[in-house]
Amino acid sequence: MAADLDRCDVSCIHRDVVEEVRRQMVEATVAQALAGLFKILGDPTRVKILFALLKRELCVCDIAAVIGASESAVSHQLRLLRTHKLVKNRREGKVLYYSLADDHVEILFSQGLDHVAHS
Amino acid sequence: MAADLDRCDVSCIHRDVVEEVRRQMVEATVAQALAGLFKILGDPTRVKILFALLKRELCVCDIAAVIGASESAVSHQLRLLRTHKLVKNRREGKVLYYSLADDHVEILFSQGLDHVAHS
DNA sequence: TCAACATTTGAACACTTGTTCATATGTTGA
DNA sequence: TCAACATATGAACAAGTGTTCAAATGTTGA
Repeated sequence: MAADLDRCDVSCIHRDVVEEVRRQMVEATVAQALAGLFKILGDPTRVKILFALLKRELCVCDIAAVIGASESAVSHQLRLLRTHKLVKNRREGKVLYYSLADDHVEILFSQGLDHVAHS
Repeated sequence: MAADLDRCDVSCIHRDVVEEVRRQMVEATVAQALAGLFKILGDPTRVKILFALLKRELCVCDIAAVIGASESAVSHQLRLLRTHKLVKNRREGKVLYYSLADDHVEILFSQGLDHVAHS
């Protein structure tokens, strides 16, 4: 057992600590998924879109007008947001109304704002 | 007043709604800052680092060993995390021990995990 | 069926980002 | 003072990202 730790003989450090923390570490796929979510939230255009949708349901054209971006750009970003289950849409005639998919965004934003305010 | 809304005459949409939401919109700089924070959290390596530090204080070398990355790569990322006040460090001889700067990361991660779990 | 409209899609481009490698700090014990 | 070590830094490169422009859907009222 524990035969796969042959490396790292030379340099530093606290073998036992590394072992312990490594055991408690989250799976790589989970870290990947979490980073994937934050990456989506890590763009000003998308943040503005979500902020707008935090206030109320909006169609693509309105979103574009509110945040000052082209409708194409907004549409591209909405697809990403939809893929990551951050927004959902509903059709009414030719118009697609977008809204937040759940309340995670609100909590994430409030925490995030709290952080940037105190830094 | 309201003289800067000359554009967008042609296309769609709900002028009043756009006006209303635009008034409630967050400043562009705030959206930028928030996106900046999430961008930092939007990388698997940095997520792993923060996950490790969630467990306990660690030195650069240990972090590298735990997450399986080079010490240089970890150092580069730690600088980013430090710049954004997500981690802090303390020196003990040659060794620099890093830890989380506050508890925002924990809450953000738990909300983020909750989202990816239900999507 | 058709024209008008809201939205989507694809390709292309400039731009950003994370890693690697080599080198530079800064600290320690001798 | 020096060598050994932990970490930081800079340049450079491949890979990823967001926007734009042009064209394609899909829906409606006439």
